Amino acid sequence: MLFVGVILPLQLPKQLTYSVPPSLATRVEVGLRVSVPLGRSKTYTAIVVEKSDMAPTDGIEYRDIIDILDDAPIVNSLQLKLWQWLSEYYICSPGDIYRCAIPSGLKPDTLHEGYRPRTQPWLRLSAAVSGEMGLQQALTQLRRAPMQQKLLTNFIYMSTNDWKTYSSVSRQSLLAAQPGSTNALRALIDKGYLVEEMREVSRLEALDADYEDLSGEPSSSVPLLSEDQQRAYDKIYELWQEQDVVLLHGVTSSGKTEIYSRLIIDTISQGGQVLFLVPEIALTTQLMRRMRRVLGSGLGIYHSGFSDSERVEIYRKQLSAEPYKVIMGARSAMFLPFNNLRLVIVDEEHEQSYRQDSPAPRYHARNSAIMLAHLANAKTLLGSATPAVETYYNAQTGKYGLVTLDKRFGNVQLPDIEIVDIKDCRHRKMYEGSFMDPLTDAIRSNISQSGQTILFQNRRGYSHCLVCADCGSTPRCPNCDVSLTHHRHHGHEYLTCHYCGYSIPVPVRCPSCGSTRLSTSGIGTERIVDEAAKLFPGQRIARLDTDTTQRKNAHKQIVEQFADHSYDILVGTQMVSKGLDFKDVSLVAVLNADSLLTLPDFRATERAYQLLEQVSGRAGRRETQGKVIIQTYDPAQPVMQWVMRHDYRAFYDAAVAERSLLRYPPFVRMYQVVMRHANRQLLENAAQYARTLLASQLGDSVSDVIDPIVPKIQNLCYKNIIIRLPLNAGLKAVRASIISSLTQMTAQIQFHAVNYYVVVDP
DNA sequence: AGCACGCCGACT
DNA sequence: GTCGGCGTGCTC
Repeated sequence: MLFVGVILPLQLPKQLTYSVPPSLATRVEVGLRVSVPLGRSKTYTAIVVEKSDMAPTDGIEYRDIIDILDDAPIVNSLQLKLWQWLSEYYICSPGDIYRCAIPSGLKPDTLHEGYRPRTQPWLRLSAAVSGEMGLQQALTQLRRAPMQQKLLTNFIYMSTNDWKTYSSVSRQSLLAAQPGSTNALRALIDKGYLVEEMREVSRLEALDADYEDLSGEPSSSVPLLSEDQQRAYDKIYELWQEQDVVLLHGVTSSGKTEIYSRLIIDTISQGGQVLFLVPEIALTTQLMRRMRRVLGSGLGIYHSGFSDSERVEIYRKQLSAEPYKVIMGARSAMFLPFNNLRLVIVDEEHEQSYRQDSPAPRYHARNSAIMLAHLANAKTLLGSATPAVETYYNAQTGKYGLVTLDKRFGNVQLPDIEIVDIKDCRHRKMYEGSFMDPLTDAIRSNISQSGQTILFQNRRGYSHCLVCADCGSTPRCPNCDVSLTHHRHHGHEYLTCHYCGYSIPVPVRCPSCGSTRLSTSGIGTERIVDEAAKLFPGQRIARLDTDTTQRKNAHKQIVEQFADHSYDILVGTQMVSKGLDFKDVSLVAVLNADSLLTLPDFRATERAYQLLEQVSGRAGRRETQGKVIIQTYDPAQPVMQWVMRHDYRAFYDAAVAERSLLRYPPFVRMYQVVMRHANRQLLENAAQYARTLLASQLGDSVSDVIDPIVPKIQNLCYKNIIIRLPLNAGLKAVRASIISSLTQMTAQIQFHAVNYYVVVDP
């Protein structure tokens, strides 16, 4: 009897074993999908990860697999190795990885149907008229129906190929060739000249068309490199001799893309495949079009904006005899199958969006991609203008190679950065709302030169919250431990919880003391739009934040409209800082830089520096020198100085000194244990209990029980425990200690219902 | 993830 | 007396 170990798309602690009926035994193979029964009435699509002739000796009555769904494996050994590593390293079940890695269309179950190919009506000549005589006759018969005659002629024209045979033509293309001929077509079908039949069609061509480069520039095969770029390119290969991972630290506009293109072309010309990861694909259409121009149809694009069926087709293409040579995509693209992966590029490697916070698997795509490349024996290139501290540290200590590009391509000038002291301006009454006079003047002068302006405000909504002037209280969410954010939308005002979506109209009286003296506190993007509209009448203002981009394509639309100058001013959150390249933006302003530094997070300074540096990169990327204005209450803050001088090194040195002193990554290995339960006291007790267990095994690496910034979300209370271990601590042992402590906690009857998860490298 | 089993409130 | 609320346990 044959047995298989399979992974199910469920959070099961381990794989399950099934028996294979003799009828299926010859076909079963690791990497194939099988459908298996589970429980009373469910069937799931599972992946075979193990095959054995030996019956397990544990006396369990194993159930048969129901069917085998593939002729060939859909998960290769490279992927399985990566899955294994991921589930061990990130402390999650193999089922979590499987669920995330494989498009759901490939895992049908009792409730969800599998992938369905798209079908479209196609037309062919009926058998009766396919001969030459028959055709002549048909056209003669149609002489009194000129529309039909013309349509049939068109059909013949479109379907004729070299051998005087007639292939099929899609209904869509035939009707496109002769608009308004729907009725004529109906008649031709009814009269039996044409036969309509459904055909399976690929969804990929339509997808590719979205990224076609419409600039009309001729496709240049190999981009020419400047002297500096050439030097960097040569150095990358030199370092790859010794090291698997190289960091390309290149300032904004230094031309990293051209280097990427060259490396990609080199790799595919040797028959290798490339994985090119980018942070948020919605924000990088410009980059994708450039790549498409260079790589043509060899480039596959993969991201969350695609439907599941589209993803299935890309996945299937990767399994076919002609996979894409290059896959460019967001973090999930690293789960696609590759048969000859030689190069992994992670662009903007410092970006937060490479991290998946929830649901499980909670993983970092940059680090996972490095592991993928390692398992495939491929090389990795990380690129950034503002590398993550961890990455740069690895480059400094020799774990990674380092290549620096510090000249801007084509002598694009760095923007002029001005730091504006909010306190001083307010003191001297030189301000209007959130706009200090120097900013207002700069915007006015920019307007007079028809330049575009980007205003960055790191908070959405109208104001942060409502405050009662009498009792000082603030309306809070009943489900979450946060104050409600004040929004103003099309005239009505309401208070919303950004965590659970709870929403109420703005109260007239303070809910706690009944006072009518309610004021607002803290400023969001909506209010900035209002203020800007008053200060700069006649200017067209757009807003880019999570509220305005919820609709599909809304983001793309706003960005494109701003790019073609349908707006003069763009107000937005983080979103405006990423990957956009607007040629007419000559002024970028950060309305309140201090809000970036207030988070109690060891990465706050790093994020603030990266964000300000990236924001500055948005200004004047072409001929003219751009201007950046940063408003702050504290101009003396080191971050402001680093940004002003574009001094990454000074930032890095300070960050490393601080992290070394306070024991943060890259000097320790960090784990965050998150525990949650509805009852705060019970949770507190459970967390204390777990902490004691953890500390007994891991000593003073274990923090106290910590309240997170938002201690309650959707009626669940949260507690954290942070573990910071020396880098040489054995991974396996640490993992085992954490799991055993938490299992032991859950084994206590009163803590049984306490839910937990572990975030590795938070 | 389901879908069972199991122990306490408002109904015939 | 039960019907059913959803809390928690197991699924090869």
